[in-house]
Amino acid sequence: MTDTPLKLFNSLTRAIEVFEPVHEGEARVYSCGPTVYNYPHIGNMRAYVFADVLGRTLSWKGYDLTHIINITDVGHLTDDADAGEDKMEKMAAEKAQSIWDIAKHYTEAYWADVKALNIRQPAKWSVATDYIAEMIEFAQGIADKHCYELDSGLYFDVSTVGDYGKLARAVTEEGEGRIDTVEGKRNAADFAIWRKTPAGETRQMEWDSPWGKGAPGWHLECSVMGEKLLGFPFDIHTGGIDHREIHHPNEIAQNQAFCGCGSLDQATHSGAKIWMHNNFLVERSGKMSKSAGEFLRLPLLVDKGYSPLAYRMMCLQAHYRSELEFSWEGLQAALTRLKRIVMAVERLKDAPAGDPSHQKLVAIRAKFAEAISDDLNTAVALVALEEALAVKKVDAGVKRAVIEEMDAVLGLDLFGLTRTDLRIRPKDAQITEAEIEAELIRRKEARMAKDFATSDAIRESLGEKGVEVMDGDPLGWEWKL
RNA sequence: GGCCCGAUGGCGGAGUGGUUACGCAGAGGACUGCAAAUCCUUGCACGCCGGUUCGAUUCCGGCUCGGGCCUCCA
Repeated sequence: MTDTPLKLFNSLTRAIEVFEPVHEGEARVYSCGPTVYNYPHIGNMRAYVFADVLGRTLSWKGYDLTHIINITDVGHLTDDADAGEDKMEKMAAEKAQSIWDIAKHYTEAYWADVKALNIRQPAKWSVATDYIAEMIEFAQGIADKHCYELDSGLYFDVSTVGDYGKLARAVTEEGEGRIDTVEGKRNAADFAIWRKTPAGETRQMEWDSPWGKGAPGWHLECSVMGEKLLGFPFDIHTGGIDHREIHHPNEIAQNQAFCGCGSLDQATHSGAKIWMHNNFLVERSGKMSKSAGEFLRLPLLVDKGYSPLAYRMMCLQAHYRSELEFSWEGLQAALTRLKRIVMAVERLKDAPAGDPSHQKLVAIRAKFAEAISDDLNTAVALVALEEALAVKKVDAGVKRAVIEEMDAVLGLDLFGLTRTDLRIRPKDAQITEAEIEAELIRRKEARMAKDFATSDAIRESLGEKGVEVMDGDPLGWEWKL
């Protein structure tokens, strides 16, 4: 089942490539994580569902996976790449809280979402501020050949490395000049390696460095943590598609400088062999936004009654490189699909796992393996899973083994989830569950007595309160969405 | 202004040079006192105009529309 070679789309070459590990039998993956200055919205979480499926796939293929996800708690600016406020500092000022408390609070909110989505824990969550000394060391190593100092900080000269911007496929040398550039920069695309704290100011987060008190530029942390924790070159670097244009090209430039490679003739000179980017979750009303309207956070979906795994299902139904449209109808469709799968899986739970290599399932398992191996085509893999569930006249234990194998990759927690877990639980319900149960007992008595007028009246009255009575379902009743 | 991407049935969303995606919704059936839930069956598509080809939803060009990035962003 796992013999099919794993093919992945490399953004750097814009081509599908066969995955060949740098270190025999190992897979080392670095994923750009969140900046913890605010809650993650569901669009943000798509990136981690994607990285999780990638990691699960590598494990399923038998590689010993080392996955790193970073937590950015310093260094991102609000506006201009070099002169704006620090996002973290800004939020701290608004909330009148310590910047460290802000980071802790939002990191924990992010981790809660990670857990709810059944995203596996990485080998390490690397926190940017734990690597300041290493960042300074890294910067010192490349400063002479590749950097120059201005009043505002230490800048990277992008003309000192070959193929700058190859990943972005866009040389941003010209542009319209819509952004005020920092005076003295040699190239428009030059970026800060170290941002000096302006004279007379004090920041909550600042460190001493050879270039004065200040904070690291926002690209530095990923180069440093990737190198320290995984070693150059490592196998795969992931991130949202937005990183493909600025953050990752800059990270690559730093990595080239670090390893002394002039050009990107070999992908390994970029620090990672393969660069992968997930596309956005979009909303037809506009872009997924943290400022406008309803802030689509995972807990909001839960409050409306949706299981977080329904969101994961929604992500899995689309290819990670395609934009995915978010809508409540779409989420409901995913929930219904997941519910039907879970109900079918519940019928397999009592059977001890059998041998998955049953001939009736060979073709379906091959279909699954090919789909996943084809640049993580989870949409088709999901169909294979449903087909496996629908196969007739096969021992439940065999099916169980096959489904477990598939779910190890998809991560829907099919054997942990129950029909009850997927019960819609709206926060704004008009009636308590105990009251519903009491009404249902009354209705049952009426039905026993063949008093259908009463029993139907009870059903109708519950219906008005948003409760659907389902006699043939193990749940007995359900909230209506 | 520059760079890039997309356009598939009611909605979401795969994929392919010449038979099917699939899911949700809809329709029909089974079950049910009746419903619902569940199960079975099923209708519905490939933006527009050219070109290449025996044949194009799939390849090429143009057009229209939509989106992204160029400033922090998954």
